[in-house]
Amino acid sequence: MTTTATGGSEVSLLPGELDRPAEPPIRTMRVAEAVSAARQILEVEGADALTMRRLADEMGIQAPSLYKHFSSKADLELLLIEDALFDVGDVTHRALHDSGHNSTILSLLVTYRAFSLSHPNLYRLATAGPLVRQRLPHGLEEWAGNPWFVVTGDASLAQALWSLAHGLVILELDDRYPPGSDLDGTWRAGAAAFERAVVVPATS
Amino acid sequence: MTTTATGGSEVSLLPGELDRPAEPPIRTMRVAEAVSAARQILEVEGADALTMRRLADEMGIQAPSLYKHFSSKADLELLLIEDALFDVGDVTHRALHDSGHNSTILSLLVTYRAFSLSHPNLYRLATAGPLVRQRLPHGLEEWAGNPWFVVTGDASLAQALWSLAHGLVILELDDRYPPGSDLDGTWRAGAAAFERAVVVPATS
DNA sequence: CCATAGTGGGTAACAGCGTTAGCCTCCCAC
DNA sequence: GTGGGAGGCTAACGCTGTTACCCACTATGG
Repeated sequence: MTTTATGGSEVSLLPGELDRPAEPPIRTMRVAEAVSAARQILEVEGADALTMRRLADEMGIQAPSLYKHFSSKADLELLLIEDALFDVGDVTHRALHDSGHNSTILSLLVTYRAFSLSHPNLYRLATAGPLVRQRLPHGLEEWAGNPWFVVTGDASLAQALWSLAHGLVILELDDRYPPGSDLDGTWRAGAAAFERAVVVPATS
Repeated sequence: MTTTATGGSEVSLLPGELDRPAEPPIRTMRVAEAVSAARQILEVEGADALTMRRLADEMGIQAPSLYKHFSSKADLELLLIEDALFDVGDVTHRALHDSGHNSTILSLLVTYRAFSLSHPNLYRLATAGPLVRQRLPHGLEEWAGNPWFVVTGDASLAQALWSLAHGLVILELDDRYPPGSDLDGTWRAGAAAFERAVVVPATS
C-alpha cells in the first residue's frame, strides 16, 4: 500500500480487498450537502423531480446560486454517479468477502440485484447514458468492477457477467419482463450458465 | 391461422415463423409521415434533436398542429417503439430461419448486436425506461421475444439470454466498457456460457 | 342546394426547464 | 483598513411540451 513502486495501478484479484481506490473526492461542505439533498430527492421522488429549482428549494436558496458550487447539472449528477459507484463497489466487495468460497457468482448477483432494486433511481442515473469517465476519480471504475473479475477469473467472462447482471437489473427496474415472469428463475438460470462456464473454462 | 379457436394466443416454437403478429397497426397517412420523419430525425441526429417543433418543421407545419395527430410526445414515441419492435423481431426471426441448426445462439446474438448498433438511438428509445405495454399491439412483444425462447427452449433461460444481449448492447452503446476492451471476446464468452447451458440443461 | 360537422391547419401563450448576467453583502487575510 | 473571494440574490433568456382558441376546407345528410 505504501510502496510507490511503478505498476501500482494493478488491481488485486483476491477477494476481501475492501480498500477503496485512491483519491477520495474532496468536497466543500455545501457541495456535500447539495449532493446529499439531491440524492434524497432522486431516490425518493425520481429523476424528474431532481431539478435545480427543486434542489435549491430543499437547501433554502435560489436555483442560480447552485452554480456557485456546480458548473452544470451534469456536474452535480457526476458526483451522484461517483457516490453510487462507491456504494455498489462497497457492497459487492463485501459480498465476496462474506461469501467464502461457495457459489460466489450467485451471491454476487444476488447482492447486485438487491442493491439496484433498493436504489432504482440512483442506479438508473449511474448506469444509463454515456459516461464521462475521465472526470471520475482514477481507479474508481476498475475498483467497482473488480468483483466481477474475481468471481470469473477472466476479463471477457467478467464483462459478460456484469453485462448480464446489468441487463437483468435494468429490465426489471423498467418493468420490461412480461407480467407473471419468474424473475428469480431468470436470475438463477443466468447464474447457472456462468457458474458452469467458470468451472469448465474454454473447452472449445 | 384462420381458425378462430380459443387458445390462439399461443406462440409457435418452430424457427422459421416469420409471420408478424395480428393487429397490424393502422395509421393515418399523416401519422405515418410524421413517424417516418421522427425516426429519421431520431436516428440521424439523436434523441435530443427529436422535439415537437423540430418534427413539425420537417413536416412544414407548426408544432401545435402535431397534436391533431398525437395526444402527446409519448404517444408519438410509442409508435416509434412499435416500429422498432417489428424491425428487431423481423431481423431476429430471419436470423433463426437462415442459420439452420448450427450455433443458433451465437448467430442470434450477432444479429441482435448488429441491428442495435446500426440503430443506436432507436434501440435506446425502444428499450430504455418504463414501457406502457398495454398500448402496444397485442402479441407484438411476445412475437419479438420468441426467438430467444426458440434458441434456448426454456423460459427462464430465454429471458436471461435476452437480458445478457440487452446488457451487452446498451453498455456498448453507452460506451460503458473500459477503453481497450475486447468486446467481441465479451460477446463470445457470453454466448459460450449459454450454449453450454442449453446442451446440458439443469444438471443440478 | 344549403347547413352542419369534422379534419387539419394557424397563432398566442403558459409553465417549467437549465442557465447566464449582474449586483450585493459578508468575512478574512494582508 | 482595505481589497477580494465566497456565496447569496433578482431578472431574464431560450428552450421544452402543451393548451386554448380561431379559421378554412371538405364532405355528408336533409
